[in-house]
Amino acid sequence: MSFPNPQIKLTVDAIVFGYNEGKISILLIQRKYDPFKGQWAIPGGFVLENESLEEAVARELKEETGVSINYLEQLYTFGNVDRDPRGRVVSVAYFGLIHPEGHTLEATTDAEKAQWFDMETLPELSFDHKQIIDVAIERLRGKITYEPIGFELLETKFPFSNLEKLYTTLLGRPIDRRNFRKKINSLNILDELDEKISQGKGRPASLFRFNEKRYKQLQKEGIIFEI
Amino acid sequence: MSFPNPQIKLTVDAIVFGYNEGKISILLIQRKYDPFKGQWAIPGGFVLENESLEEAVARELKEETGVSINYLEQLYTFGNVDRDPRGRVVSVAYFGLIHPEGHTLEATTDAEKAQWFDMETLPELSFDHKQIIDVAIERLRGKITYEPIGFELLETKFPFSNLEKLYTTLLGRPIDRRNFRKKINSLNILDELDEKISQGKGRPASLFRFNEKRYKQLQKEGIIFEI
DNA sequence: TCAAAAGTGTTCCATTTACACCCATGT
DNA sequence: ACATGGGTGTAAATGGAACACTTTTGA
Repeated sequence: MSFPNPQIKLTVDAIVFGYNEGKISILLIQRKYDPFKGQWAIPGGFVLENESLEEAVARELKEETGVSINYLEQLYTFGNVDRDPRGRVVSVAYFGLIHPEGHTLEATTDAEKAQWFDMETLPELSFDHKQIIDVAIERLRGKITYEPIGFELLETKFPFSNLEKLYTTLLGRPIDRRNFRKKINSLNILDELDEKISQGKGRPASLFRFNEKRYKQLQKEGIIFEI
Repeated sequence: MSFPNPQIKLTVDAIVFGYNEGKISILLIQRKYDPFKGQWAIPGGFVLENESLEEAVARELKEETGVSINYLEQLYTFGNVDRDPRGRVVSVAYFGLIHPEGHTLEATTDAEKAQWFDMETLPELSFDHKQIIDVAIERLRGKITYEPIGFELLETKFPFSNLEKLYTTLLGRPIDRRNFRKKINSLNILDELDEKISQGKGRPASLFRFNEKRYKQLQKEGIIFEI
Protein backbone atom coordinates (compact mmCIF):
# COMPACT_ATOMS: atom_id res chain seq x y z
CA MET A 1 0.00 0.00 0.00
CA SER A 2 1.29 3.43 -0.88
CA PHE A 3 1.35 6.38 1.46
CA PRO A 4 -2.01 8.02 0.91
CA ASN A 5 -2.92 11.66 0.98
CA PRO A 6 -6.56 11.88 1.86
CA GLN A 7 -7.86 15.32 2.55
CA ILE A 8 -8.45 14.70 6.19
CA LYS A 9 -7.58 17.59 8.49
CA LEU A 10 -6.79 17.28 12.15
CA THR A 11 -7.81 19.72 14.84
CA VAL A 12 -7.66 19.83 18.61
CA ASP A 13 -10.26 21.35 20.93
CA ALA A 14 -9.98 22.34 24.57
CA ILE A 15 -12.95 22.08 26.89
CA VAL A 16 -11.98 24.10 29.94
CA PHE A 17 -14.11 24.00 33.04
CA GLY A 18 -14.09 26.67 35.70
CA TYR A 19 -15.87 27.00 39.01
CA ASN A 20 -17.03 30.13 40.73
CA GLU A 21 -19.61 30.82 43.41
CA GLY A 22 -21.47 27.60 43.07
CA LYS A 23 -21.49 27.56 39.28
CA ILE A 24 -19.57 25.43 36.83
CA SER A 25 -18.64 27.33 33.72
CA ILE A 26 -17.06 26.52 30.38
CA LEU A 27 -14.66 28.68 28.41
CA LEU A 28 -15.87 29.50 24.91
CA ILE A 29 -14.73 31.76 22.09
CA GLN A 30 -16.69 33.66 19.54
CA ARG A 31 -15.62 32.69 16.03
CA LYS A 32 -14.08 35.43 13.98
CA TYR A 33 -14.26 33.66 10.62
CA ASP A 34 -16.61 31.47 8.66
CA PRO A 35 -17.97 28.88 9.00
CA PHE A 36 -20.09 29.78 12.03
CA LYS A 37 -18.67 33.32 12.08
CA GLY A 38 -19.90 35.12 15.19
CA GLN A 39 -21.09 31.91 16.86
CA TRP A 40 -19.67 30.47 20.02
CA ALA A 41 -17.34 27.50 19.92
CA ILE A 42 -14.87 25.51 21.96
CA PRO A 43 -11.37 26.96 21.61
CA GLY A 44 -9.21 24.89 19.30
CA GLY A 45 -7.69 24.71 15.86
CA PHE A 46 -5.55 22.87 13.39
CA VAL A 47 -2.58 20.80 14.47
CA LEU A 48 0.71 21.89 12.96
CA GLU A 49 2.97 19.34 11.41
CA ASN A 50 5.78 19.62 13.90
CA GLU A 51 3.91 19.76 17.19
CA SER A 52 2.35 17.04 19.31
CA LEU A 53 -1.37 17.03 20.00
CA GLU A 54 -0.75 18.29 23.53
CA GLU A 55 1.38 21.14 22.28
CA ALA A 56 -1.24 22.01 19.68
CA VAL A 57 -4.13 22.16 22.12
CA ALA A 58 -2.21 24.23 24.66
CA ARG A 59 -1.09 26.60 21.92
CA GLU A 60 -4.56 27.06 20.47
CA LEU A 61 -6.08 27.62 23.87
CA LYS A 62 -3.48 30.24 24.68
CA GLU A 63 -3.85 31.94 21.30
CA GLU A 64 -7.61 32.14 21.43
CA THR A 65 -8.28 32.87 25.08
CA GLY A 66 -5.02 33.89 26.71
CA VAL A 67 -5.34 31.01 29.16
CA SER A 68 -2.34 28.75 29.81
CA ILE A 69 -2.96 25.31 31.26
CA ASN A 70 -0.13 22.93 31.89
CA TYR A 71 -2.30 19.85 32.02
CA LEU A 72 -5.05 19.02 29.60
CA GLU A 73 -6.33 15.48 29.56
CA GLN A 74 -7.32 13.77 26.36
CA LEU A 75 -11.07 13.28 26.25
CA TYR A 76 -12.15 11.70 22.98
CA THR A 77 -11.59 11.95 19.25
CA PHE A 78 -14.53 12.99 17.14
CA GLY A 79 -14.44 11.82 13.55
CA ASN A 80 -17.87 11.79 11.98
CA VAL A 81 -17.68 12.42 8.28
CA ASP A 82 -19.87 15.49 8.22
CA ARG A 83 -19.02 17.23 11.44
CA ASP A 84 -17.37 20.19 9.66
CA PRO A 85 -18.91 21.91 6.63
CA ARG A 86 -15.46 22.72 5.24
CA GLY A 87 -14.69 19.06 4.60
CA ARG A 88 -13.38 16.12 6.52
CA VAL A 89 -12.04 17.29 9.86
CA VAL A 90 -11.25 15.00 12.76
CA SER A 91 -10.86 16.60 16.16
CA VAL A 92 -9.04 15.38 19.22
CA ALA A 93 -10.75 16.92 22.25
CA TYR A 94 -8.98 17.63 25.53
CA PHE A 95 -10.35 18.88 28.78
CA GLY A 96 -8.93 20.86 31.64
CA LEU A 97 -9.90 22.46 34.92
CA ILE A 98 -8.97 25.86 36.29
CA HIS A 99 -10.22 28.43 38.73
CA PRO A 100 -11.26 31.38 36.59
CA GLU A 101 -10.06 34.04 39.06
CA GLY A 102 -6.48 32.92 38.50
CA HIS A 103 -6.64 33.51 34.74
CA THR A 104 -7.47 36.62 32.78
CA LEU A 105 -9.18 36.20 29.47
CA GLU A 106 -7.44 38.10 26.71
CA ALA A 107 -8.82 39.44 23.50
CA THR A 108 -6.82 37.74 20.78
CA THR A 109 -6.30 37.86 17.07
CA ASP A 110 -7.78 34.44 16.44
CA ALA A 111 -11.10 34.87 18.15
CA GLU A 112 -13.54 37.73 18.46
CA LYS A 113 -13.67 37.23 22.20
CA ALA A 114 -13.35 34.61 24.89
CA GLN A 115 -15.88 34.26 27.69
CA TRP A 116 -17.01 32.00 30.49
CA PHE A 117 -20.50 30.53 30.21
CA ASP A 118 -22.46 28.90 32.95
CA MET A 119 -22.63 25.20 32.12
CA GLU A 120 -26.41 25.29 32.51
CA THR A 121 -27.02 28.07 30.03
CA LEU A 122 -24.69 27.60 27.09
CA PRO A 123 -25.29 29.55 23.88
CA GLU A 124 -25.82 27.84 20.56
CA LEU A 125 -22.58 26.22 19.53
CA SER A 126 -20.72 25.68 16.27
CA PHE A 127 -19.98 22.33 14.62
CA ASP A 128 -20.71 19.35 16.89
CA HIS A 129 -19.36 21.25 19.88
CA LYS A 130 -22.49 20.75 21.92
CA GLN A 131 -21.99 17.00 21.69
CA ILE A 132 -18.33 17.32 22.60
CA ILE A 133 -19.23 19.33 25.67
CA ASP A 134 -21.78 16.72 26.68
CA VAL A 135 -19.09 14.07 26.58
CA ALA A 136 -16.79 16.31 28.60
CA ILE A 137 -19.42 16.93 31.26
CA GLU A 138 -20.11 13.25 31.56
CA ARG A 139 -16.41 12.59 32.02
CA LEU A 140 -16.07 15.36 34.58
CA ARG A 141 -18.98 13.97 36.59
CA GLY A 142 -17.54 10.50 36.45
CA LYS A 143 -14.07 11.62 37.36
CA ILE A 144 -14.93 13.65 40.41
CA THR A 145 -16.24 10.59 42.21
CA TYR A 146 -12.96 8.72 42.13
CA GLU A 147 -10.34 11.45 41.86
CA PRO A 148 -10.19 14.57 44.00
CA ILE A 149 -9.86 16.75 40.92
CA GLY A 150 -12.09 19.30 42.52
CA PHE A 151 -9.04 21.05 43.90
CA GLU A 152 -7.93 22.20 40.50
CA LEU A 153 -11.15 24.16 40.28
CA LEU A 154 -10.63 26.04 43.55
CA GLU A 155 -8.30 28.85 44.48
CA THR A 156 -5.11 27.84 46.27
CA LYS A 157 -6.55 28.76 49.67
CA PHE A 158 -10.19 28.00 50.29
CA PRO A 159 -12.60 27.36 53.13
CA PHE A 160 -13.81 23.80 53.46
CA SER A 161 -17.34 24.80 52.58
CA ASN A 162 -16.21 25.81 49.10
CA LEU A 163 -14.98 22.32 48.44
CA GLU A 164 -18.22 20.93 49.76
CA LYS A 165 -20.31 23.27 47.61
CA LEU A 166 -18.26 22.35 44.56
CA TYR A 167 -18.98 18.69 45.14
CA THR A 168 -22.68 19.17 45.67
CA THR A 169 -22.78 21.19 42.46
CA LEU A 170 -20.87 18.65 40.43
CA LEU A 171 -22.73 15.69 41.82
CA GLY A 172 -26.05 17.42 41.62
CA ARG A 173 -27.06 16.19 45.06
CA PRO A 174 -26.48 17.21 48.67
CA ILE A 175 -23.74 15.49 50.61
CA ASP A 176 -23.46 15.06 54.35
CA ARG A 177 -21.10 17.69 55.67
CA ARG A 178 -19.67 15.61 58.51
CA ASN A 179 -19.15 12.49 56.43
CA PHE A 180 -17.56 14.45 53.62
CA ARG A 181 -15.16 16.13 56.01
CA LYS A 182 -14.30 12.80 57.58
CA LYS A 183 -13.46 11.33 54.21
CA ILE A 184 -11.36 14.23 53.01
CA ASN A 185 -9.55 14.40 56.32
CA SER A 186 -8.78 10.70 56.26
CA LEU A 187 -6.92 11.24 53.00
CA ASN A 188 -4.73 13.95 54.49
CA ILE A 189 -4.66 15.89 51.28
CA LEU A 190 -5.61 19.17 52.87
CA ASP A 191 -3.36 21.36 54.97
CA GLU A 192 -5.20 23.58 57.39
CA LEU A 193 -3.70 27.07 57.45
CA ASP A 194 -3.46 29.48 60.38
CA GLU A 195 -5.75 31.82 58.54
CA LYS A 196 -9.44 32.36 58.74
CA ILE A 197 -11.84 33.96 56.36
CA SER A 198 -15.11 35.56 57.19
CA GLN A 199 -17.72 35.06 54.52
CA GLY A 200 -20.32 37.66 55.35
CA LYS A 201 -22.17 36.61 58.42
CA GLY A 202 -21.51 33.57 60.51
CA ARG A 203 -18.50 31.99 62.10
CA PRO A 204 -15.29 32.53 60.12
CA ALA A 205 -13.92 29.49 58.33
CA SER A 206 -10.41 28.10 58.42
CA LEU A 207 -8.61 28.20 55.12
CA PHE A 208 -7.15 25.06 53.60
CA ARG A 209 -4.58 24.38 50.99
CA PHE A 210 -4.43 21.33 48.76
CA ASN A 211 -1.37 19.21 49.53
CA GLU A 212 -0.28 18.22 46.06
CA LYS A 213 2.71 16.21 47.20
CA ARG A 214 0.58 14.03 49.42
CA TYR A 215 -1.96 13.65 46.62
CA LYS A 216 0.63 12.46 44.12
CA GLN A 217 1.92 9.99 46.67
CA LEU A 218 -1.57 8.57 47.13
CA GLN A 219 -1.96 8.27 43.39
CA LYS A 220 1.28 6.34 43.21
CA GLU A 221 0.08 3.98 45.92
CA GLY A 222 -3.04 3.42 43.87
CA ILE A 223 -5.32 4.68 46.57
CA ILE A 224 -8.74 5.40 45.28
CA PHE A 225 -10.83 8.25 46.37
CA GLU A 226 -14.56 7.63 46.42
CA ILE A 227 -17.42 9.94 47.15
CA MET B 1 -7.41 31.84 9.10
CA SER B 2 -7.41 29.84 5.88
CA PHE B 3 -8.09 26.14 5.64
CA PRO B 4 -4.70 24.56 6.04
CA ASN B 5 -3.30 21.49 4.41
CA PRO B 6 -0.67 20.12 6.70
CA GLN B 7 0.73 16.77 5.78
CA ILE B 8 -0.76 15.00 8.72
CA LYS B 9 -2.15 11.55 8.03
CA LEU B 10 -4.74 9.79 10.11
CA THR B 11 -4.80 6.10 10.88
CA VAL B 12 -6.82 3.83 13.11
CA ASP B 13 -5.54 0.79 15.00
CA ALA B 14 -7.45 -2.08 16.55
CA ILE B 15 -6.20 -3.79 19.69
CA VAL B 16 -8.20 -6.98 19.93
CA PHE B 17 -8.02 -9.13 23.02
CA GLY B 18 -8.92 -12.77 23.11
CA TYR B 19 -9.07 -15.32 25.90
CA ASN B 20 -8.43 -19.00 25.71
CA GLU B 21 -7.51 -21.60 28.29
CA GLY B 22 -6.35 -19.21 30.93
CA LYS B 23 -4.38 -16.97 28.59
CA ILE B 24 -5.12 -13.49 27.33
CA SER B 25 -3.97 -13.00 23.79
CA ILE B 26 -3.73 -10.11 21.36
CA LEU B 27 -4.35 -10.21 17.63
CA LEU B 28 -1.40 -9.02 15.56
CA ILE B 29 -0.50 -8.93 11.89
CA GLN B 30 2.82 -9.30 10.15
CA ARG B 31 3.50 -6.29 7.98
CA LYS B 32 3.76 -6.95 4.28
CA TYR B 33 5.32 -3.62 3.31
CA ASP B 34 7.91 -1.19 4.57
CA PRO B 35 8.40 0.39 7.00
CA PHE B 36 8.81 -2.48 9.44
CA LYS B 37 8.22 -5.04 6.67
CA GLY B 38 8.01 -8.52 8.20
CA GLN B 39 7.56 -7.18 11.73
CA TRP B 40 4.47 -7.63 13.84
CA ALA B 41 2.04 -4.80 14.34
CA ILE B 42 -1.44 -3.96 15.53
CA PRO B 43 -3.94 -4.25 12.70
CA GLY B 44 -4.96 -0.86 11.34
CA GLY B 45 -4.50 1.58 8.53
CA PHE B 46 -5.37 4.89 6.97
CA VAL B 47 -8.79 6.42 7.35
CA LEU B 48 -10.60 7.07 4.08
CA GLU B 49 -12.17 10.40 3.46
CA ASN B 50 -15.76 9.23 3.43
CA GLU B 51 -15.84 6.84 6.35
CA SER B 52 -16.11 7.46 10.08
CA LEU B 53 -13.34 6.37 12.41
CA GLU B 54 -15.43 3.44 13.59
CA GLU B 55 -16.04 2.30 10.05
CA ALA B 56 -12.38 2.66 9.25
CA VAL B 57 -11.16 0.58 12.15
CA ALA B 58 -13.70 -2.19 11.55
CA ARG B 59 -12.80 -2.25 7.87
CA GLU B 60 -9.06 -2.39 8.45
CA LEU B 61 -9.42 -5.11 11.03
CA LYS B 62 -11.55 -7.17 8.67
CA GLU B 63 -9.19 -6.60 5.74
CA GLU B 64 -6.07 -7.53 7.62
CA THR B 65 -7.24 -10.37 9.82
CA GLY B 66 -10.63 -11.52 8.58
CA VAL B 67 -12.13 -10.74 11.98
CA SER B 68 -15.39 -8.78 12.20
CA ILE B 69 -16.24 -7.03 15.43
CA ASN B 70 -19.36 -4.99 15.80
CA TYR B 71 -18.18 -3.05 18.80
CA LEU B 72 -14.78 -1.49 19.18
CA GLU B 73 -14.31 1.09 21.87
CA GLN B 74 -12.15 4.14 21.37
CA LEU B 75 -9.03 3.88 23.49
CA TYR B 76 -6.76 6.84 22.92
CA THR B 77 -5.29 8.94 20.14
CA PHE B 78 -1.54 8.82 19.69
CA GLY B 79 -0.02 11.85 18.09
CA ASN B 80 3.67 12.17 18.86
CA VAL B 81 5.51 13.90 16.06
CA ASP B 82 7.96 11.10 15.34
CA ARG B 83 5.89 7.98 15.91
CA ASP B 84 5.97 7.00 12.21
CA PRO B 85 9.14 7.13 10.09
CA ARG B 86 7.09 7.96 6.99
CA GLY B 87 6.10 11.34 8.35
CA ARG B 88 3.48 12.78 10.59
CA VAL B 89 0.86 10.15 11.33
CA VAL B 90 -1.71 10.40 14.09
CA SER B 91 -3.47 7.22 15.09
CA VAL B 92 -6.78 6.72 16.83
CA ALA B 93 -6.60 3.41 18.68
CA TYR B 94 -9.63 1.27 19.43
CA PHE B 95 -9.94 -1.88 21.43
CA GLY B 96 -12.23 -4.85 21.34
CA LEU B 97 -12.79 -8.21 22.96
CA ILE B 98 -13.67 -11.52 21.35
CA HIS B 99 -13.43 -15.23 22.00
CA PRO B 100 -10.93 -16.48 19.45
CA GLU B 101 -12.75 -19.80 18.81
CA GLY B 102 -15.63 -17.91 17.29
CA HIS B 103 -13.46 -16.22 14.68
CA THR B 104 -11.20 -17.67 12.04
CA LEU B 105 -8.14 -15.74 11.07
CA GLU B 106 -7.81 -15.29 7.32
CA ALA B 107 -4.76 -14.72 5.22
CA THR B 108 -5.37 -11.40 3.50
CA THR B 109 -3.91 -9.21 0.85
CA ASP B 110 -2.95 -6.43 3.21
CA ALA B 111 -0.95 -8.41 5.74
CA GLU B 112 1.46 -11.30 5.47
CA LYS B 113 -0.44 -13.12 8.18
CA ALA B 114 -2.57 -12.57 11.25
CA GLN B 115 -1.93 -14.40 14.51
CA TRP B 116 -2.83 -14.49 18.18
CA PHE B 117 -0.03 -13.81 20.64
CA ASP B 118 -0.08 -14.51 24.33
CA MET B 119 -0.17 -11.13 26.07
CA GLU B 120 2.82 -12.15 28.18
CA THR B 121 5.10 -12.98 25.30
CA LEU B 122 4.57 -10.44 22.55
CA PRO B 123 7.07 -10.21 19.70
CA GLU B 124 8.90 -7.01 18.87
CA LEU B 125 6.41 -4.53 17.53
CA SER B 126 6.41 -1.85 14.84
CA PHE B 127 6.03 1.89 15.40
CA ASP B 128 4.92 2.78 18.95
CA HIS B 129 2.62 -0.21 19.03
CA LYS B 130 4.12 -1.59 22.21
CA GLN B 131 3.14 1.59 24.00
CA ILE B 132 -0.33 1.48 22.52
CA ILE B 133 -0.80 -2.07 23.73
CA ASP B 134 0.36 -1.08 27.19
CA VAL B 135 -2.32 1.57 27.32
CA ALA B 136 -4.89 -0.95 26.11
CA ILE B 137 -3.91 -3.49 28.74
CA GLU B 138 -4.14 -0.89 31.46
CA ARG B 139 -7.61 0.05 30.24
CA LEU B 140 -8.71 -3.58 30.05
CA ARG B 141 -7.54 -4.20 33.62
CA GLY B 142 -9.31 -1.10 34.83
CA LYS B 143 -12.48 -1.85 32.97
CA ILE B 144 -12.95 -5.38 34.14
CA THR B 145 -13.30 -4.27 37.73
CA TYR B 146 -16.32 -2.10 37.12
CA GLU B 147 -17.93 -3.61 34.03
CA PRO B 148 -18.58 -7.30 33.47
CA ILE B 149 -16.91 -7.17 30.08
CA GLY B 150 -15.43 -10.55 30.73
CA PHE B 151 -18.38 -12.15 29.02
CA GLU B 152 -17.37 -10.87 25.64
CA LEU B 153 -14.23 -12.90 25.99
CA LEU B 154 -16.00 -16.18 26.66
CA GLU B 155 -17.98 -18.49 24.40
CA THR B 156 -21.73 -18.11 24.51
CA LYS B 157 -22.11 -21.10 26.84
CA PHE B 158 -19.53 -21.57 29.53
CA PRO B 159 -19.07 -23.16 32.94
CA PHE B 160 -18.83 -20.79 35.84
CA SER B 161 -15.25 -21.76 36.49
CA ASN B 162 -14.23 -20.31 33.13
CA LEU B 163 -15.50 -16.92 34.15
CA GLU B 164 -13.70 -17.23 37.42
CA LYS B 165 -10.45 -18.23 35.75
CA LEU B 166 -10.76 -15.32 33.34
CA TYR B 167 -11.08 -12.92 36.21
CA THR B 168 -8.16 -14.32 38.14
CA THR B 169 -6.08 -14.07 34.99
CA LEU B 170 -7.08 -10.50 34.20
CA LEU B 171 -6.74 -9.33 37.77
CA GLY B 172 -3.52 -11.23 38.31
CA ARG B 173 -4.64 -12.46 41.71
CA PRO B 174 -6.82 -15.22 43.10
CA ILE B 175 -10.41 -14.44 43.94
CA ASP B 176 -12.66 -16.22 46.42
CA ARG B 177 -14.89 -18.60 44.54
CA ARG B 178 -17.85 -18.29 46.85
CA ASN B 179 -17.78 -14.52 47.06
CA PHE B 180 -17.35 -14.18 43.34
CA ARG B 181 -20.30 -16.45 42.66
CA LYS B 182 -22.40 -14.58 45.16
CA LYS B 183 -21.65 -11.28 43.48
CA ILE B 184 -22.29 -12.48 39.94
CA ASN B 185 -25.50 -14.20 41.02
CA SER B 186 -26.73 -11.08 42.76
CA LEU B 187 -26.52 -9.26 39.43
CA ASN B 188 -28.68 -11.85 37.67
CA ILE B 189 -26.76 -11.49 34.47
CA LEU B 190 -26.21 -15.21 34.03
CA ASP B 191 -28.82 -17.73 32.90
CA GLU B 192 -28.15 -21.25 34.06
CA LEU B 193 -28.83 -23.75 31.30
CA ASP B 194 -30.11 -27.31 31.59
CA GLU B 195 -26.83 -28.53 30.23
CA LYS B 196 -23.75 -29.78 31.93
CA ILE B 197 -20.24 -30.10 30.72
CA SER B 198 -17.59 -32.47 31.98
CA GLN B 199 -14.12 -31.04 31.87
CA GLY B 200 -11.87 -34.07 32.24
CA LYS B 201 -12.08 -35.34 35.76
CA GLY B 202 -14.28 -34.01 38.50
CA ARG B 203 -17.90 -33.13 38.92
CA PRO B 204 -19.51 -31.83 35.72
CA ALA B 205 -20.30 -28.13 35.66
CA SER B 206 -23.53 -26.42 34.72
CA LEU B 207 -23.32 -24.24 31.67
CA PHE B 208 -24.30 -20.59 31.81
CA ARG B 209 -25.22 -18.04 29.26
CA PHE B 210 -24.73 -14.31 29.57
CA ASN B 211 -28.06 -12.48 29.74
CA GLU B 212 -27.35 -9.46 27.60
CA LYS B 213 -30.80 -7.95 28.00
CA ARG B 214 -30.50 -7.93 31.76
CA TYR B 215 -27.00 -6.49 31.50
CA LYS B 216 -28.09 -3.60 29.32
CA GLN B 217 -30.90 -2.88 31.73
CA LEU B 218 -28.44 -2.72 34.62
CA GLN B 219 -26.24 -0.37 32.63
CA LYS B 220 -29.19 1.90 32.01
CA GLU B 221 -30.00 1.95 35.72
CA GLY B 222 -26.41 2.96 36.35
CA ILE B 223 -25.69 -0.03 38.48
CA ILE B 224 -22.04 -0.54 39.00
CA PHE B 225 -20.34 -3.84 39.06
CA GLU B 226 -17.36 -4.08 41.31
CA ILE B 227 -14.92 -6.89 41.87
C1' DT C 1 -11.58 -45.66 46.25
C1' DC C 2 -9.13 -41.83 45.14
C1' DA C 3 -8.23 -37.65 42.74
C1' DA C 4 -10.17 -33.62 40.76
C1' DA C 5 -13.25 -30.02 39.93
C1' DA C 6 -18.03 -28.08 41.29
C1' DG C 7 -20.94 -26.31 44.45
C1' DT C 8 -22.54 -24.07 48.69
C1' DG C 9 -23.41 -20.39 54.03
C1' DT C 10 -21.99 -18.11 57.89
C1' DT C 11 -19.33 -15.05 60.71
C1' DC C 12 -16.54 -11.10 61.24
C1' DC C 13 -14.85 -6.76 60.15
C1' DA C 14 -14.63 -2.30 57.82
C1' DT C 15 -16.88 1.17 55.65
C1' DT C 16 -20.66 3.98 54.85
C1' DT C 17 -24.69 6.21 56.21
C1' DA C 18 -27.78 8.66 59.10
C1' DC C 19 -28.41 12.05 62.21
C1' DA C 20 -28.44 17.09 65.70
C1' DC C 21 -26.38 20.23 68.43
C1' DC C 22 -22.97 23.90 69.83
C1' DC C 23 -19.68 27.71 68.16
C1' DA C 24 -18.14 32.13 66.45
C1' DT C 25 -19.09 36.01 64.23
C1' DG C 26 -21.93 40.11 61.81
C1' DT C 27 -25.96 42.85 62.05
C1' DA D 1 -30.23 38.71 70.79
C1' DC D 2 -30.76 36.64 66.59
C1' DA D 3 -29.50 35.09 62.16
C1' DT D 4 -25.95 32.89 59.58
C1' DG D 5 -22.62 29.79 58.30
C1' DG D 6 -18.76 26.72 60.66
C1' DG D 7 -17.55 22.87 63.12
C1' DT D 8 -17.93 18.30 65.41
C1' DG D 9 -19.12 12.46 67.18
C1' DT D 10 -21.73 8.31 67.66
C1' DA D 11 -24.70 4.51 66.56
C1' DA D 12 -26.85 1.47 63.06
C1' DA D 13 -26.69 -0.75 58.80
C1' DT D 14 -24.56 -2.37 54.90
C1' DG D 15 -21.34 -4.61 52.13
C1' DG D 16 -16.96 -6.98 51.61
C1' DA D 17 -13.66 -10.44 53.19
C1' DA D 18 -12.39 -14.66 55.22
C1' DC D 19 -13.06 -19.24 55.57
C1' DA D 20 -13.93 -25.45 54.78
C1' DC D 21 -16.59 -29.07 53.76
C1' DT D 22 -19.77 -31.91 50.71
C1' DT D 23 -20.98 -33.50 45.96
C1' DT D 24 -20.29 -35.60 41.62
C1' DT D 25 -17.86 -37.54 38.28
C1' DG D 26 -13.56 -39.98 35.69
C1' DA D 27 -9.76 -42.86 36.23
